[in-house]
Amino acid sequence: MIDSVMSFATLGIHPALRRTLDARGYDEPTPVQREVLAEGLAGRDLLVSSRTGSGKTVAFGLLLADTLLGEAPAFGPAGAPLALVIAPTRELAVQVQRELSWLLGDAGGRVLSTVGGMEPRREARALAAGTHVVVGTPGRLRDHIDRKNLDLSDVRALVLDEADEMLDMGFREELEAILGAAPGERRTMLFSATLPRPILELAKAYTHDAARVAATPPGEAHADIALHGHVVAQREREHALVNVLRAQDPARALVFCATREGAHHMASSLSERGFEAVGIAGDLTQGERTRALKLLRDGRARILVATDVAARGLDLPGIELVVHADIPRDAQALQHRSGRTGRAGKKGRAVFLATPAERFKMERMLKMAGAKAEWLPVPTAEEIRARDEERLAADVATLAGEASEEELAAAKRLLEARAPLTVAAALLRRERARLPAAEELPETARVARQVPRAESPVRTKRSGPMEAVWFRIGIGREKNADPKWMLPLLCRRGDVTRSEIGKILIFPRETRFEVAADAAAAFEAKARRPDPKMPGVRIDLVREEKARPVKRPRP
DNA sequence: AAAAAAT
Repeated sequence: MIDSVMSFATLGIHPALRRTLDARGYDEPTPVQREVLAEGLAGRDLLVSSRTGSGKTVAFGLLLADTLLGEAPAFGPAGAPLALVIAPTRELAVQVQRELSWLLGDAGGRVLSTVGGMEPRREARALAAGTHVVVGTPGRLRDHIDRKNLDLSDVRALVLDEADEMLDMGFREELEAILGAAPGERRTMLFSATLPRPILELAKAYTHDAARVAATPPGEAHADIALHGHVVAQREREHALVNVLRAQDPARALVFCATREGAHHMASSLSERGFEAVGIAGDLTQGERTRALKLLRDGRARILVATDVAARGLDLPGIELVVHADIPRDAQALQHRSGRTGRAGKKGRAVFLATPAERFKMERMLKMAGAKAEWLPVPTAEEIRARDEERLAADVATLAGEASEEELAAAKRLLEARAPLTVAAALLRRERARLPAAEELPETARVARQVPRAESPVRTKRSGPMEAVWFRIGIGREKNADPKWMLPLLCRRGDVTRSEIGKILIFPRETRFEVAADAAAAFEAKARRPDPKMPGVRIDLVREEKARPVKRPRP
């Protein structure tokens, strides 16, 4: 009974797709796949969140089939695309294209990708030959539209993969240009593991009467990922990473750095120490980027050191460990980066390295992500050497019985020339040289012992409804300032707490928000000051005429 | 404060 309820067969999936899924060994839909196909949602715009590695691509692939095929037995002749999928990185777009291609291929569906770094003319030829679905990155998609290689007038379904990232300021302009080229009458579907509240608000501008699907219960986003934190001294971050990698000894690992330069530096440094590591970041050529992923996928590299270019969506099989060598920039990045492991029901581990100053920021992010982490000391060189020795002793025990006549004879000759202790010590040294050396961490040991400072004093929260003043704010978009970031920034600069900010409305080009009336005057004066850290940024803050009482959000 | 995305 349960089986029939859970199977793809009862979800009303097209027979051709059901056969395809069956052949691929997909016998049960994941929760997100089941939920988006619920009857009440047919034809609706959707805002879908579901944990990393939970099968979102197949979920929207099924939705696309549903929307485009209807009752038809198969896809008709390929022409201008009927559906468009937009993703934030090239590698992800290519991965999604591959996955949709196998999913829709048996039903006659054609899926093309258009991404930066590929030959534009080849893509243009493919588009001219016709397709049913296009998957692309914003810049290249817009390029094809401008050059009339891509006609979106037949588009009936649109998917924003990693939707919160796509609605980020950095993509906004291109996204709007692309959406403007597609008919308003269409089904729009937003997918991500993370859909923070401001993004859900913003999404209203891009959807019509969208239904919200939250497929992962809060607190279960990291259910399959064991999280550990280490407090490290800033100058020993690299050494701490070495010890973590040596202690955990993952078959495959992903290491995240905050900057491109940092990622390249760390990758070459790890390689020099004898780790099989490669780096990937946005400043590499597309060929180099593809090659780095390939090295990891086919096992010639065991460690991929990356910027957040690899944080989202990529399905890299067999990643046992994710290390946040630099802490993520927000709770969303924490979830996406960690989510490169522990996929499709498998278990994974994630570790972050934080300086004492970063520790609190990290704890805030963990709380926001609904994740729990245990703080542990970084594995010491001594512990790693002890473990190496144990493993060597175990190897010696197993190998001893397997020695051949010839090997025994060679051993005898070695022992005739030198004392047994000297021989064993020399061989031990050689054995150790095969592995990257563990590092001493004197400063880390010192800072980890220090009593943590208290977080900046929290102002007492007031309760009950407040008198509030509305403000409207816009920031020159050429500065890439995101409304998501503006409020925390203004809180800091305007010296108000979050509890003094009431309702927040985010629109594509401006953000409106309320500030408690008694804090408003001081806020206005302080928030307008030019910021030496942000030279040239024009903060366009307007006080609205009407103040009105609002309910204060529950703490 | 920072990464990505067009040539």
